[in-house]
Amino acid sequence: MRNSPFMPEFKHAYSPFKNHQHSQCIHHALCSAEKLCKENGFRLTNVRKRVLELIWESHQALGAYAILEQLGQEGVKPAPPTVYRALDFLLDAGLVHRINSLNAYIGCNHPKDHHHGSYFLICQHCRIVAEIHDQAIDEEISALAKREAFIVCERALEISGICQRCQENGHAG
Amino acid sequence: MRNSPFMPEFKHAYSPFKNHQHSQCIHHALCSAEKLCKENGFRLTNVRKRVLELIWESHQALGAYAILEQLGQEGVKPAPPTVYRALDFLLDAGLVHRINSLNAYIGCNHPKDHHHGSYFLICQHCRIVAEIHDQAIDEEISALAKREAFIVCERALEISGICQRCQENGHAG
DNA sequence: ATTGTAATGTTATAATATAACACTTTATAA
DNA sequence: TTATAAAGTGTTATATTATAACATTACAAT
Ligand SMILES: [Zn+2]
Ligand SMILES: [Zn+2]
Ligand SMILES: [Zn+2]
Ligand SMILES: [Zn+2]
Repeated sequence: MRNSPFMPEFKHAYSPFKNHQHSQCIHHALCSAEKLCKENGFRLTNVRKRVLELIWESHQALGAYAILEQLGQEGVKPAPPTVYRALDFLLDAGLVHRINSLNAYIGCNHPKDHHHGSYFLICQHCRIVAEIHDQAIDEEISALAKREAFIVCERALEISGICQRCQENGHAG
Repeated sequence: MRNSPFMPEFKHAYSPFKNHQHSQCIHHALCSAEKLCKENGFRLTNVRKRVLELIWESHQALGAYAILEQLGQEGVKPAPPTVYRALDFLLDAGLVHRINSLNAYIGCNHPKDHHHGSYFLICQHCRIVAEIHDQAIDEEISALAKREAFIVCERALEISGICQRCQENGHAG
């Protein structure tokens, strides 16, 4: 599916640092979110869906209070708990990730198979966050945990630096 | 030095999950901090040293306001900026690390060679944090970054789970 | 002693997140 | 269909983490 010839637009959907059809990308994200919720009996209510849309509007991590501002500009501005509850739902459903080093949230590009960790490349200049899946790192982490007799529940790898596009635009390190 | 027969107590100083002579461990940490500061012309003032000592009193990550409380119990309680400035100094000097997923701080067990990343095993039960150095993970991260043409500035890998001792005490996941 | 710099004290406030309780909507099932 | 329970949302207040701004003090180097 991911590499299906019927969906060539999504070829780079998982590499936001490269050019991609973002309207397609966000549409795809929202559709698969709806699908996932329907399949699992999760209720993707209006607030939750709107928060997810706002998060997907760019590939930059979005803070809870930025989301609040956005919601405020399209009607009545809700109180913080509204946004945090929506975020909690989306996190639980695996539809968004929290970037701890930024106190901010990013859409998940694989809202299904959370078998192992996902890792993040964070551009310090343009603030775009790319979610990466890397089996080699998965395995090294597992090996490390095994050596230490440590049972792994969560992995959070946040790699900060400069993305290719920003390097090309002269923002190298 | 690290494996010197004259200091067998430090054999496990870098694995707080295993039993170790913690009085030796903390003493060693403070001594090498003093040494590092002297060598580099950093000023390890009273506040800074006391904050570092408090952080090293356990291998659990300590929050800034917990540090404030402790300082308050041994004299006049300072205001937050005092602690945050001490923490900034210690972070810059490489003497402590910030654990993003906990908003808390932990002593660095190798305050010198920050050539590559350090990674953290965080026990969700006892809250002890172990700093790990793993060349294989370093290399996989470098390989990943190279594939994505990403210039790495900082790496933060925080692995949460259950440590061996807590497993043995029946707190397994 | 003088002077510039680094460190600390102090007050106020920003930014992020949650507790507690009332109310409304939705689902379920007599 | 209406009663009922559960889930979701609104609202107010507050907790937690962190920083801005400016005054004062300690220190180092002339
Ligand atoms: Zn996109
Ligand atoms: Zn960039
Ligand atoms: Zn110790
Ligand atoms: Zn433990």
